[in-house]
Amino acid sequence: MEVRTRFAPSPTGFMHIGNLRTALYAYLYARANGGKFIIRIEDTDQGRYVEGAVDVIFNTLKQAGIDYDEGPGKEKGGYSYVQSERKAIYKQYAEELIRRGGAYYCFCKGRDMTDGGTVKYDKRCLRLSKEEVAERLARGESYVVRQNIPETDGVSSYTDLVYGEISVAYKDMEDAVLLKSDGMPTYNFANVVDDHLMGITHVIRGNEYLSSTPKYNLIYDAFGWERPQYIHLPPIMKDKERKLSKRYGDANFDDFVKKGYLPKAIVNYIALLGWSPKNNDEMLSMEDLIRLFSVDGVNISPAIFDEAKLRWLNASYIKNMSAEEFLGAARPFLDASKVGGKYDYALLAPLLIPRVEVLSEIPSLVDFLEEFGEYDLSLFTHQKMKTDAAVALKALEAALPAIQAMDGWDMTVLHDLLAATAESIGLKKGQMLWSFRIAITGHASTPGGATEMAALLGKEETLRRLAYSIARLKEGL
RNA sequence: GGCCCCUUGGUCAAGCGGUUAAGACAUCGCCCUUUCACGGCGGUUACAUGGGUUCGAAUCCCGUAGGGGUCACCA
Repeated sequence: MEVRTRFAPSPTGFMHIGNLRTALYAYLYARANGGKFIIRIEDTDQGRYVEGAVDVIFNTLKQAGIDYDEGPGKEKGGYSYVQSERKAIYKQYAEELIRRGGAYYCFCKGRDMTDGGTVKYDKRCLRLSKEEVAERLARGESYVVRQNIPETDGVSSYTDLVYGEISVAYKDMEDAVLLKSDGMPTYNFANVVDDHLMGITHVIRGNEYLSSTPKYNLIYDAFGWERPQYIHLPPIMKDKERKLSKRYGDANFDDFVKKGYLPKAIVNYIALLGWSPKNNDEMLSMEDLIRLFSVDGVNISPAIFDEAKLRWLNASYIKNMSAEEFLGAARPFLDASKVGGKYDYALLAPLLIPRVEVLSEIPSLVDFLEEFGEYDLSLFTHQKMKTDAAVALKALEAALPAIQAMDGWDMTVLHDLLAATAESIGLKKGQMLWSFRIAITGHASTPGGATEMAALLGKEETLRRLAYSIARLKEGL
């Protein structure tokens, strides 16, 4: 039988990392088994609907490289994949479930609360006579439909493909509302009906549904439908206690993209949170994931989101990029920095690629090209290079005229020139280059060596900064 | 509180009765190097806890502790 999985988000705002992972696993499971991946929008809560949220979901999936076979915009079965458009279907099935004894009309308004928590609904409307129900319905009284959990001592069990056998006793289940008084179904009902109607064979979702699944299975049973397989996923945590969630900020896919993480790296990382391949590989493309994904690699316990590891993966992806690919992704960040548009990006790219972990670091790495002056003279002191301000002054005063006399601006020539100058005044090449780099950048660490920085600055600016630094040194000594 | 579930280094994560308990990130040290990176090499760090079962337990069973989930006309 063909495997069919689905991702069924509620359009309530942004695409959370946890949801994305659920979508990814459902997608991978379908693809790994030659099956179909379906998207269904669960918007039965009119109060929670957020304008534009559906677009966010589709944009995110697209950026993440997750495509789908059926869903909004790709209707296949002659029906909608948006639950709010399926209202009539749920009503029809609710009525059938009532006929089959799996549910009943309920006219109760509130419920009794005690301070020990909620008490189970007492099923009082189940005892209503057929006549009374018909009469109240005819009168137009508002009602809900409740699931009728057996009153016997039984248990409902199922085997989750990740967690193994789960059993819950009937007495621990409640007669949940299936159809709300506004005619919309609840998740409890819409899910079962749609998963069945859409032929879903494997239900993949967060483990918050682990203990309510037996209840849903009772609905399948009452209808005489075949139950699907279940794959419940452990949560992604912010720390040991807290789930990664919107409440704690920055857990949305878009936020990570804005911060300069590559979609491929994000997808790769979250694939590894809660699952691992047999072969231990960590850099995995979508094709690799599809090839390697299997449910026995899915982990059972929560995983804490570790941004440091995401950074590492992101950096690895960047290192594998060509200069062109890198600039394609990095250009917006370069444009937004102080050097925006002013330097030869092609010269910057190879210097940045091994140094950038997250694209948003780019400005802090290159801004010194535009910002220069008033740096700390102690930067000239370097133990290992045997340099200090006095050595630097000597080196720079010899270098300045030599560079002025240079024809053109060739870095090989400059390098040799500096080396020769150093030798002529009894200094080591390293002493010259260290001093020179500090003098033209004013920074202890720069994205490249002395000549690379000089190349970026150009001859004129290099000479200007050199002259400035010599003056600073003189006044400092 | 009832019910369901979870527990290997700081983090991810192999492991499914016999291993010197993998690997990765992070961290520390060394090497490379005209800085910083990259890269290379090496080190530190783990089976929550108490009982069983067994010749033998990270692996099986029970309890304890800690944590999560759920108990809505939200999903």
